[in-house]
Amino acid sequence: MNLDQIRNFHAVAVHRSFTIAAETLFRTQPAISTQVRMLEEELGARLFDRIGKKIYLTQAGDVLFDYAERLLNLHDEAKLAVTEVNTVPKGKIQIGANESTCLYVLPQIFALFKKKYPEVQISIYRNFSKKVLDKVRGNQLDFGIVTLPVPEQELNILPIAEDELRLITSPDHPLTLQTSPDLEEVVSYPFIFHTAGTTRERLRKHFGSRWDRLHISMELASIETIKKFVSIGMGISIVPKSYAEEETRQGTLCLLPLRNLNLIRKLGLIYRKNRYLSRACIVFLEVVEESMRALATSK
Amino acid sequence: MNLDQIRNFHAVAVHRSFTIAAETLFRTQPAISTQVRMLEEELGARLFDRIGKKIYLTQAGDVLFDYAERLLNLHDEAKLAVTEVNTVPKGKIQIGANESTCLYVLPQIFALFKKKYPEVQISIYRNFSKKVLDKVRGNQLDFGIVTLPVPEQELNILPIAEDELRLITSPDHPLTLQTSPDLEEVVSYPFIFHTAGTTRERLRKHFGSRWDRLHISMELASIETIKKFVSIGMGISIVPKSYAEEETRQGTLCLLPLRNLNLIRKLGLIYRKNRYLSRACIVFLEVVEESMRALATSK
DNA sequence: GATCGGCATAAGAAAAACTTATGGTTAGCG
DNA sequence: CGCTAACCATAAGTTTTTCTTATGCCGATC
Repeated sequence: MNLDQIRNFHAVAVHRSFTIAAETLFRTQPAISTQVRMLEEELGARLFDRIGKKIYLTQAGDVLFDYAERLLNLHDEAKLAVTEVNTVPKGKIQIGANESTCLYVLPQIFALFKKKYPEVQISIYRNFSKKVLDKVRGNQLDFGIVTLPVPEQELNILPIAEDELRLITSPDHPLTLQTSPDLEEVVSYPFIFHTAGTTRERLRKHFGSRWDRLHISMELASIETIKKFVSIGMGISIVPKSYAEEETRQGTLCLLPLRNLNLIRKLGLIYRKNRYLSRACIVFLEVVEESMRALATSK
Repeated sequence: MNLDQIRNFHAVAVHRSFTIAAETLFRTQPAISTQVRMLEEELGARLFDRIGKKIYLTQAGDVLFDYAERLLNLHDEAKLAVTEVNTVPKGKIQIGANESTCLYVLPQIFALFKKKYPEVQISIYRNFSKKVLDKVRGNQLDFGIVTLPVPEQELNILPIAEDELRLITSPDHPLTLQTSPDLEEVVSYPFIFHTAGTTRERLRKHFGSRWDRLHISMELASIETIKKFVSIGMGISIVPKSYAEEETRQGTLCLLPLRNLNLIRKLGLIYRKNRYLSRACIVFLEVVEESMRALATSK
């Protein structure tokens, strides 16, 4: 009993005729006869009374008729629903990103995206780049935004932002007297660092032997708190430039380039290769690229 | 997209493996692969992400999965429902009968039937034998109970009762002085007749030329009213014996055999030949035969 | 880096379903 | 009352579909 047989049966029942049913289904009459007979044999019940020229549904046929309509409708609905998945973007996109990205990068992109595709739900997984990377690899996330570089295997990488790392201090800090302090000078002041993360690891490498002389007064888990403590003079820190622009304008923080440190932090959007992209995912990529172009021209 | 493909897809989704799905469906793995691919092509959407060894449902696959479950369940239910129609008798039986049969024959049969098969609904169409016959021929009734004989073409006929036609009078009627009045004597008294029907036609033939001399004082549509009017002396009538036995016992009517009239009214159960009989219909026939045997032995 | 497990693909075989041809039955009509 | 047309069932043969077997490819695992 497959859908085709059910469709045949249904047509015969509706038209009360094998011949007409055959026409509507673009088959010959024997094809319909045989299929209906096979259905009857399988179910062990006659479905039609063939009395002379007239055809009547038996009790069993009557029961099946209702089910046939339900099955055919459900089938149509299923087909429609599945094909619609990839035409009108909807559903859910799962994106992983670290905290600072969530705060400074994603909002603009999401605003644009939501405006264009309000039916798509965005779910954000916030964690360090490394965790995000794992989840993208494990297919638990559709996209990840991580600090580059990243091992390329099995991943598509789309650079989306780069930011110079700069020193932040309180407005009245001694270092603000210089326009571009030296690494050597900097290490003598108490530092506030992120507890973990890619950027911290990179800085450690750049500081080299100076790292051991570094006085880390605090370790905090969030950029926002770091900035707060820096602004009240508890220490200095190094963060991506754009993360502190607002505060610099307001005068609560000071942003200084470091003379012999030219670290650029690059952010990239990553997603698995060979992965089937839903329409929602495809349009998300389009929006990301679009907002990058917008940013490039505005600069 | 037929049910088989949906079943394949569902199995793969459940086991997250083409190979295991193939085993559970007693197919080989390539068979499953091809079917799923064809489904994907038909729907224009990938259903699975094949990443390395792991398999994930895409968004479209996820949508289809729900529908697949509903479709498969509905299909199972349909199969069950149809096959059950003919195992546990239920549904409706439509029976046509004339008024007197409804009153004197059917109740006993129905009581027995309902006791055995409470799930079967009985619907009664009450009308003259001729109308009943037409409806049985036209397949609008499952069974008919009519006065025999009946043209046999296309019909199965099962005699179920026979009854002698007798004269009924009021208890104080002059005819009651005789044990078996003659037709000649009878015609001189006012008659009450049924408005129409097979029995009336047969009587007309038997009365022959006497019919014209007959004084019909009333024509009534129902046996019950006829009996009432006979009992209060408004006229005499001729009815099947068993229809007046109760009143005779109570002394409200007198039942007299007619000397030169030996009319037997036979009742028969009829149903179309070549007609598919539902289980309900089959067991109804059984019950009728059973109750006939019971009646035969009790006599 | 060799091997195993698992999916895709190709080719050939088996099964299913369709078409054409035909026969039987019924309803309609002269 | 017989003829004809309409309609369904069945048979035979062909086409289409869907299996299976064989094999290749790729990623995971040791």
